[in-house]
Amino acid sequence: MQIVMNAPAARHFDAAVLSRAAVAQGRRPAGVGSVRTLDKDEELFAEGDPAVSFYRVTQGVVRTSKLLSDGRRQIDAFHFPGDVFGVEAGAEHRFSAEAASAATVIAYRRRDLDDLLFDETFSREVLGAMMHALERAQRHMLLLGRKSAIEKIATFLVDMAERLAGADAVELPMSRLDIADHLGLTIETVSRSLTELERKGVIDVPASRRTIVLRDKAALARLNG
Amino acid sequence: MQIVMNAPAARHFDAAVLSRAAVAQGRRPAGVGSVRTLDKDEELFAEGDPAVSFYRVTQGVVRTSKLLSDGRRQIDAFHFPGDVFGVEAGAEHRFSAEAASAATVIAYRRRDLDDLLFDETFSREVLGAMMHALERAQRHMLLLGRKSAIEKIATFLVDMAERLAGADAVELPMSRLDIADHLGLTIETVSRSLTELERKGVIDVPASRRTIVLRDKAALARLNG
DNA sequence: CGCTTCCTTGATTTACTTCAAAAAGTGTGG
DNA sequence: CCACACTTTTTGAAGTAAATCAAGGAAGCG
Repeated sequence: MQIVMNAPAARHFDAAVLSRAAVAQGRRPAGVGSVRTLDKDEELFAEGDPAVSFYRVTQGVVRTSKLLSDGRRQIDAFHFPGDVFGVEAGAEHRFSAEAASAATVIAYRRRDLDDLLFDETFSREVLGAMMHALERAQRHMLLLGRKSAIEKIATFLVDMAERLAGADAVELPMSRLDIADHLGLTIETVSRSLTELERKGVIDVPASRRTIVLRDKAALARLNG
Repeated sequence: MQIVMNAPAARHFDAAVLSRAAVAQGRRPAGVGSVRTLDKDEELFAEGDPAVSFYRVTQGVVRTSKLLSDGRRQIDAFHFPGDVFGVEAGAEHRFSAEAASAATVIAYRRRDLDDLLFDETFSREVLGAMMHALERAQRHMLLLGRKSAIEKIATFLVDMAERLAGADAVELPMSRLDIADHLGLTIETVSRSLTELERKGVIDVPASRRTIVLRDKAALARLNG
């Protein structure tokens, strides 16, 4: 993988490496980066790897997670096109990152914390990404610590609907296992909760089981706890 | 409460408002701030309040938390002397802050995200605090989502021992209810887990019940999951 | 198609909660 | 300093949400 240094002298950017999503949103990356394509479940980096780069998703979904010694997993976030992840204060990545679906990312060479602070070229977007990650983490702690299974699923669906900008149908790009490991549940409970919401008429889960039709968003919002 | 603006022209700092702890640790604040003393359970700010200031603890412990509509609470973090909290990207605080014990904080006037990015006077310490908060939040999600009650308590005790720098006895400054709401448990389960750890000989809980003696740190670490 | 993977459903178990009460600790005023 | 009231913590018994164990069905794929 080739990493292009984002030297101050090279503060233009190469349109070729920009995602359509980023362009569409009027965003620019923190510098010039290298494209990396990932198959489903392919690992981008592991917990403890040296944090050489940070990343922006351009296609597909990337999950970041932590493992317990016996294999229990917590997915702290799913990253969609436009999202920046993998920014670290220290020398190492504190979680692993894998493609939750086939995905493409752009890698940007990381800078030191000192550079981040005093280098004007450091994009507000990266700091924004960090604050956004913190905000989401704090909301997610409330979910993990205090919500019931149904409330977790309802919150998750509303969240996905917002992020995927789907009118009233969400095409979930990740497996039930990924959802379970994100919400602190088992796949069985995820499945049963979805069935229960369907029985109540709040959602509809057609054949493929990957698409969720949000029948009653108000009811879903009420179930958020 | 008086807030002193941290204008670039006033980049000295007033020793009078520095905590002994901060001085002892060779730290300096991000600027000049105003001291605020809090009684136990006194509120510093509520979720949704305009984020006028951010804070540094100088004495005691401050808890930051979020509530669900029916009152269920998740304490996302306890802040000890030296810790900075309440830094926000947006206009509002996203959680409330109260004193978990009698406490003193210094309030610093917040800046806008843009200022944070391009103002050289923005302390690396504040960015450091943010990254630290994110790191802790990510570890805490793993705890909330995937650890058992005993593992949660063991992790919490090891954590407190590190942060309070107590050799092998931790004087817990917060109530069982606070601990429960931090770990996603009930007070009864917290109490039972402590009793269980005591029965196993891993800890000792003398009379006052606020001090925990860590008898077997290795065993505790093993119980972290 | 047939094979594999993913998802759902059912039966049972269990970790944790809830409800209830006792015990211990802390504070206050006489 | 003690008695009384209040708060916090512990302990016990019963209930329950979600996990685990175990098949069965569907969907996707070569």
